[in-house]
Amino acid sequence: MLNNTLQDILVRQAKMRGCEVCWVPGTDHAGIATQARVEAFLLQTEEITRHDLGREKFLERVWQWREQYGGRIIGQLRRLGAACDWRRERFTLDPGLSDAVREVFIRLYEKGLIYRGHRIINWCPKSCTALSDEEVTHREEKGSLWHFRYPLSDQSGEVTVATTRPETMLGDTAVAVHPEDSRYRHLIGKLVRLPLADRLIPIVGDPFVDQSFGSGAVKVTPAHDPNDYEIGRRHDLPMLDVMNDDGTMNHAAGAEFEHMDRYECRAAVVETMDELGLLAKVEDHVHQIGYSERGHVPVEPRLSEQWFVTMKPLAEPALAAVEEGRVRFHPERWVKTYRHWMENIRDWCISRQLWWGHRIPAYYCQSCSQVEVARESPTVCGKCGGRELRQDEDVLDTWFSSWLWPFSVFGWPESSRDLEKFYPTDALVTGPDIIFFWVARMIMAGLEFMGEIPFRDVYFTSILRDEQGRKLSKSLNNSPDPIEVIETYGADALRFTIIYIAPLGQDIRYSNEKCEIGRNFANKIWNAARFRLHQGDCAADWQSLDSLAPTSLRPDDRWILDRFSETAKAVDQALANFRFHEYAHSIYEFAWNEFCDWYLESAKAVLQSGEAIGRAAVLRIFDYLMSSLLRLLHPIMPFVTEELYHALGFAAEDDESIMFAAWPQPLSGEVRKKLGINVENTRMVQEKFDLIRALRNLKAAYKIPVGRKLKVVLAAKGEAEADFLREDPLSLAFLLYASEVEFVEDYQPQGPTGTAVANLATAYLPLAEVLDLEGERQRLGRQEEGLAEQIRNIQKKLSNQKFVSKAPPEVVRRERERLEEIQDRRERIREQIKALA
RNA sequence: GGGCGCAUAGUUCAGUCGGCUAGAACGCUACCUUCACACGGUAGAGGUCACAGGUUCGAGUCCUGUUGCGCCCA
Repeated sequence: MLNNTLQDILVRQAKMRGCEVCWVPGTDHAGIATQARVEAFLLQTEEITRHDLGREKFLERVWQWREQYGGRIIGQLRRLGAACDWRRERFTLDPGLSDAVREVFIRLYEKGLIYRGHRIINWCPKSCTALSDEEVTHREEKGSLWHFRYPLSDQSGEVTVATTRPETMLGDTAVAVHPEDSRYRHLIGKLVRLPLADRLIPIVGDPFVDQSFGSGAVKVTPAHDPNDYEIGRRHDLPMLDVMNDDGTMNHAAGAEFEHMDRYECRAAVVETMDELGLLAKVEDHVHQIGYSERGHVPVEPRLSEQWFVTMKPLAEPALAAVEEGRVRFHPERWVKTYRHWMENIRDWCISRQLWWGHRIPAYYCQSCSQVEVARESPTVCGKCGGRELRQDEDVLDTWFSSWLWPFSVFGWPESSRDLEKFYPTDALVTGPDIIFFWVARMIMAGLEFMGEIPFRDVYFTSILRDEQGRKLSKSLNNSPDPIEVIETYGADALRFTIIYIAPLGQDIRYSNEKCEIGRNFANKIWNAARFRLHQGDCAADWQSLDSLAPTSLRPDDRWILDRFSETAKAVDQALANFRFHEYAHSIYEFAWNEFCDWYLESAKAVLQSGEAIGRAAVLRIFDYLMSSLLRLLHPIMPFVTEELYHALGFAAEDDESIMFAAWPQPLSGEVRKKLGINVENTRMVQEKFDLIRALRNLKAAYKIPVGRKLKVVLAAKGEAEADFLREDPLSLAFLLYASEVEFVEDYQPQGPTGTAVANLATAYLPLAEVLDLEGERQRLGRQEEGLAEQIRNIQKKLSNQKFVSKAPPEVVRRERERLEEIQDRRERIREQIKALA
């Protein structure tokens, strides 16, 4: 959901900026996972296996499954409001995409980059298929290290070997020691009698052996361990496979162990060895176990005939594209992960012993074992003329179709206008957990088959975790159902919340309750719009401020226009740099804390006054801002903004969508100048708000209900401040909740009076009945102490010669100004304290 | 073993180029059913920025090291 919301934000913003946008929705066929689910379903409901049905019938059932459940992800996308090109929906097993897969297989085969080989691969005994290295996840586990005694065949002694997988000893074809190990050197070339199997196997010397690990001698099982396989090749050892596809032991393991599960066999081997007195010792041992990502069982390294892609030639240009910045990663640090993988890349095992997927376009001649790789099923063997050819039973890794996505969805290998127009694409948004599976491979495929990068920018999303920080996963059952969340909180709330809480490149802790953030925000916007609706029809010239008379603007109007302009700027920058949470925070801050909390309240004063000219100007500005706010918000909250855009009368026609309304721009320098919008005004208004807050605080300190209207007396700091405050007495009185505001130059309190000292002015609140003199003295005393400490800090800085000479003049000046302001405020507080004495 | 990242309020997290009197949301306290909104308003409390050094006029921010946690790769 996070991923899709991010994409939708990019898409909707681009549309509003007038770009032609194409977002192809789609899904992959998830080979292992889907097949496994259907198999489990069949077993549960009909107690049959896929073999009972046969390949064709089984595939029919998977397609039925796909019809039924394949739409779920797309359905969620729609509920979320994603602005996809729905007519372009693609699926990796669509005919066109399957053509692309076949074409790519053949091209790579003809280029010599795809080969069939006998290698150690990762075998998943649950799904009964080979896996790529990437589909194995390592987990640290407590296990044991068993030390076994292997007797020398000449009965002159024994060799102790250590292993974490005792069951594999049944497939041992050698014992290896380091050639320079003085403990064992003399044994090289001798034979040991392998217990249980009763076979003679040689002791070989190989520098790979780590003398310090275990006993320094290792058992060698070339068919069940990648390192042993290498040793086996170097010493020309037999490769003895002792397991079946499902992880049980086979005939080669010996009659005693055949049919046992590998773990059952492990226990049996240990027990028997112990009985024979050949178990030297058992140590606790912590080691990494490779698990099948889908099957959730330990993988078995196993010698097997599989298809591979030679990756090095593909990786080199793909690495360069990222290193040279032709493809940019956000956040950039993922480049390091990418580089490390690319530099250590290994061949990709692409064949899967499944039925659900793209069948490998390789055909074997039944008479001469010739392999034909072809687009169409060949009828005649090219070598011997034999007419009986059988297609490879296996299918390809799902990622072997996904890596073609950026161009296969546009019809490649056929050329098309779409392909020309939309390739290369602009942005990919995805999770960092599939950087190798998908991102890296798409870059390789793009460069190899299109001769161009597939996308310019890659944004890696945060990884969602639950409140305990655990990754969301199906097995933990801690993934919230998006539809349920949308029904409870609304799609806009979910979208906004998830972006609001997702920091750049960090994981996020999600819980459904957090959606209250987005829900409350949507509610706030909704109510601001409701307020506006009570004020009558939409202003005539809401779209532009060009013809607005500068004299009709109050300082608060200029202030909010400046804040809006800055927000529009910040939003643009945030989105241009893929800083999505900054986008959400900027707009939230503007809408809630500036527009609703201050501007709307300030506008009320004018709107309630019933003064026609003032009302018209305020409504026009209000509508300008409200419509702009809705548009800025639209990419993240499409539903509520669309609704309100129409309700408020901003859409000229019923079928005109806000999605195509113009993206708001910051105010131009010209307009700012004409309307008197500048930093000085903005600063003054903000100081006015400080003054208002100080007065409200005073009321709160005396437990006077804010709503209770009292007379307020203001003594401005100077002439300019007084003029400024007098410019808009209406909203000033309103925001102060004052019955009357009296301006004075100097105020001699008559009777008990509360005092609020701010930069712009000192506010006096005559408190005939409530004032506690001592309490007021103490309150002001505490404030004075706070200011005094600030003054000490600044003075310390300013009296430091080095600071004054080395810090930028701008910074020094600011410190001096601040010092003056604070000193002035302290002075006025002191006077009050004196007056109260 | 190698790499990447994180450590800031009770909790979850922002903090860009070193200028900070360290912010937000949730939670907490007091007051308020005021005419857009209690999914709300007003005001407030709350911090040894993990630790130890260093660079600098100035460090949450940069450098080195330590501790703890997470992820990736072997």
